Amino acid sequence: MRRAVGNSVRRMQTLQAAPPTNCDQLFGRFVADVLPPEASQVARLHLRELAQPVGAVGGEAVFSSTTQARVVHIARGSVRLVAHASRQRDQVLSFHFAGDLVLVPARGAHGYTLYALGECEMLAFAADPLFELARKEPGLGHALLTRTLRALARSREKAIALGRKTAQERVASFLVGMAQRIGVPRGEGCLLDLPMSRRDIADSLGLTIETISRQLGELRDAGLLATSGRSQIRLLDLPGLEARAGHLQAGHLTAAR
Amino acid sequence: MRRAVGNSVRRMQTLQAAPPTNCDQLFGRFVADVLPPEASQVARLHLRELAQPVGAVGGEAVFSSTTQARVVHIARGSVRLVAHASRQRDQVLSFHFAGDLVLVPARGAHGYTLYALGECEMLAFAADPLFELARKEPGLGHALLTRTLRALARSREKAIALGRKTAQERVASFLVGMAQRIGVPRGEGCLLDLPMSRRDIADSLGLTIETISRQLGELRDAGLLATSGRSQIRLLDLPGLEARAGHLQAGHLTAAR
DNA sequence: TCGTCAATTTGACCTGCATCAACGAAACGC
DNA sequence: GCGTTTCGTTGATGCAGGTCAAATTGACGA
Repeated sequence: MRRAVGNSVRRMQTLQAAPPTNCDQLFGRFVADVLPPEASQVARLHLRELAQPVGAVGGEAVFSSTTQARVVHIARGSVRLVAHASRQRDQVLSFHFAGDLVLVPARGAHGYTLYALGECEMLAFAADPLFELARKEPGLGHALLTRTLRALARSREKAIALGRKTAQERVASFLVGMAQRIGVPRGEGCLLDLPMSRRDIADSLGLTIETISRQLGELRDAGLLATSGRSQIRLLDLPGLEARAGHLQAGHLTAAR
Repeated sequence: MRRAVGNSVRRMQTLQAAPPTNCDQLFGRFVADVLPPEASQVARLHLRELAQPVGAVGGEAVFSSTTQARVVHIARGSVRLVAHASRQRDQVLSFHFAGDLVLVPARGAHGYTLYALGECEMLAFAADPLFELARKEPGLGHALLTRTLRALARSREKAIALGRKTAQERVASFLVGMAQRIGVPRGEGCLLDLPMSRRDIADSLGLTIETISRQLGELRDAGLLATSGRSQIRLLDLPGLEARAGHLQAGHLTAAR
């Protein structure tokens, strides 16, 4: 119930028909990002027809799952994909940043919503016609397959963390993963400016905001990171974090003795 | 450490160069299962060269992740894909049955192993040349994309369960999911013959074997299922299980009031 | 600069599931 | 059919992380 309040505060208006600011620009970015150069002109035109520009401000629900799945290209900003379990328990399935492609599934056993983290510009496609087009256009198909494989790999990593890692390992894994995706190398370590709140992190790691806060505190006390403000974290010792992330070190075959 | 013992008992020999029993038959089944009829003959021949027949007996490690990913088609039997976190904590990422396609990822932050559950016949491909071939052969690409999307959907469902569900909800979800995949309708309910052990279920749901046992006991006491022997479970009340699975019922928008 | 309010941190306590420890029951070889 | 072994069940106990309840901090508008 507390969470429902939190969500309403984040302005839940579904503003899907956002003013198409610069549709051509968005489409150009999508093509440059996703489509291989050898793609046919007819595919480009077809894609152009399917594309739907979307804008959103911070906290806003961009898409909720319906009977049809959607594929969304993030041109600017970042988003979180959330699954709704019953009784107000949300699970963040993934975070995505500029250049990423997100699949918002159709509603099934659970509902899904894509939320903006901060101001966003996106290009959305209905999934079915997009996949149908990919069937005729190998370059597009390959791009979609590659992106989907990456999403699968991330989802599996998440399953490992949620199923078999301690709170500290989850937080350390999260930080290492974010460092790879949006970290800015800075001296020894790396500077992170997290676009998501503690609640988002908690819902992503299957923990509570209190636990996130305590674990960050422990890592700070251990000298592995420094925080400043609510969103800035400086990672001081990436190898140290990696060691606390419960990752495989060296060869695991040797571990089997 | 206990788990390491369990694994060694399951005969850990990696018998990747299994005697090719009936390679043509395996390949035929793969083609019928995965490849659309319009696929070109040259693609078929190329695929045939890439294909590697594999057999395995119960508990055996079929593939362990190396620097290259593999795609495995299950012709007969069933398998589990396991990720190894540090310190003997295994997470079962997925179960697969005859007709399924499994991606065994390259080793990254974690190691992965595909284990046979009972006797198996499979056809394996190195992932990179397979994806490269898919780039030229849209039918194959589309088939791989479809399968990968299904794997992603299942992986996300698992993340929801692991992140935000109670032990009972996880077990109920598991049973409902297995009923859909390998259940045999029988009168009111459904008959399940589970090829995996309690440990496999526990490692899949992020729980312990004791908790699995207790939850199955509760569901039995509640009249939702009946067990006989170690692997047979009769689901007596699928809607009742669904209700305990923490799934979305009716519309979730109404729940937002 | 100050006031307001949501986000975060911190502390005290509690609980669901893990852990530890027997015990019972299938499967399997002989 | 019988012993052996592994798998599964049941019970007692402990703890990581959840829940509840205040502080405290930071962001932001006036």
